[in-house]
Amino acid sequence: MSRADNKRRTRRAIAEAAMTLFARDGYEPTTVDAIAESAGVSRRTFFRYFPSKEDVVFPEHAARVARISALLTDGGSVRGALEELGRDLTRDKVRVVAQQRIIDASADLTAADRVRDLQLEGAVARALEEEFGVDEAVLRAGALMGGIRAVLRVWFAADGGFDLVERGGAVFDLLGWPAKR
Amino acid sequence: MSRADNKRRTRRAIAEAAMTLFARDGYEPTTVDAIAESAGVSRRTFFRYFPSKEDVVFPEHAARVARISALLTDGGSVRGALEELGRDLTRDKVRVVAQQRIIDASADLTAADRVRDLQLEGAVARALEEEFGVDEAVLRAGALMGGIRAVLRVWFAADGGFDLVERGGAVFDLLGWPAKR
DNA sequence: AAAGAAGTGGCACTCGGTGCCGGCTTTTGG
DNA sequence: CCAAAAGCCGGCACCGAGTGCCACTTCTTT
Repeated sequence: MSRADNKRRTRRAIAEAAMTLFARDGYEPTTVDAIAESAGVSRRTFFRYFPSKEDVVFPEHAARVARISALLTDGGSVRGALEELGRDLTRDKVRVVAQQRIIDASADLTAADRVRDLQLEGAVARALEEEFGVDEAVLRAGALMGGIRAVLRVWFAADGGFDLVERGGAVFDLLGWPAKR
Repeated sequence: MSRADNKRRTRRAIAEAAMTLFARDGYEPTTVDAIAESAGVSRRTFFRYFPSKEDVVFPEHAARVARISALLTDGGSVRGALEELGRDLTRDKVRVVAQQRIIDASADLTAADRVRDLQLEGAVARALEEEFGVDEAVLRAGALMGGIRAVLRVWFAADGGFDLVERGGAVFDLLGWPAKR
């Protein structure tokens, strides 16, 4: 059995064990010891695969944010990038909604989640700098992402029961956002 | 010496020792043991005065948010309440900016800060429900507070070097917000 | 097949946070 | 004014997250 294969399997085993336990018992009550034991590895090894307990929950999420940020940095339109994010989330709807339920049940995870999307807001702001100047770009990015976050909260609460991209469009409309920007 | 006086003094001693050490060494590197020792109390007593290390940083902040939330719940206008918040922050500028510098240097504190102002966003959303219905109220509250947060970030970065209330007005303008609402 | 790299487990430690108990001081009321 | 009650404090022992270190095994490379 190749080393790389083994690592992939171990990683998946840990992540799945964790998500199962989180879903059953909640995030805080589930200890790293319990996850490690359930995945058949040592506590120490758990931390070799995931730098922290929080990171078990967010791996794809973090990758998604990074990808969209990169789109923006490479000169993609803000609206286009965020619509791409919406499609991305819609594709993965079931997993994403399940994860979000776990996140919402934990203050720690909620906090970590917000820190993560501040990155995205920063990328949006930088993308708008040229058109609006630094100060107004920051302000517009804040308002835009504030609205987007609100839409996401509603979407999660509704178990993804409506078209995310379309409803996200309402935020752009609210801000008088042209289609091309 | 009265018991109540003593408690007030101890509380202040802890808070001041903490802020001094935070400013000098940063938040995470400063241990609760160090704060307690510097304030002349035991570690256990520290936790009797502040439920967590984070709570040393936010006491007035939390009170402020609660006050503004109450204003909104009692039917005050959204714009009026947020302008009041702006004046409040301006009054306390020096302290507030110093605190924010500590918060920004710590991921944990940034996270905790955001959780706190989610409360405020919730209060704003409820205040807008009557006019817009639940869904759009959430969305508008999100965009508004996102913009406000962005303005605050800029204001902190500029050491409070411009008129916060006036600049906050730009967010309302961006959203086509009438003065009375 | 031997040398070397990589993965793993275990130990011991730090730090934030909590329950509990025992001792000291302030307050209260007879 | 003095004793009992109430409140405050320190200390101890514990938990869970996270980290550095070392020894052992297992896969890889030559």
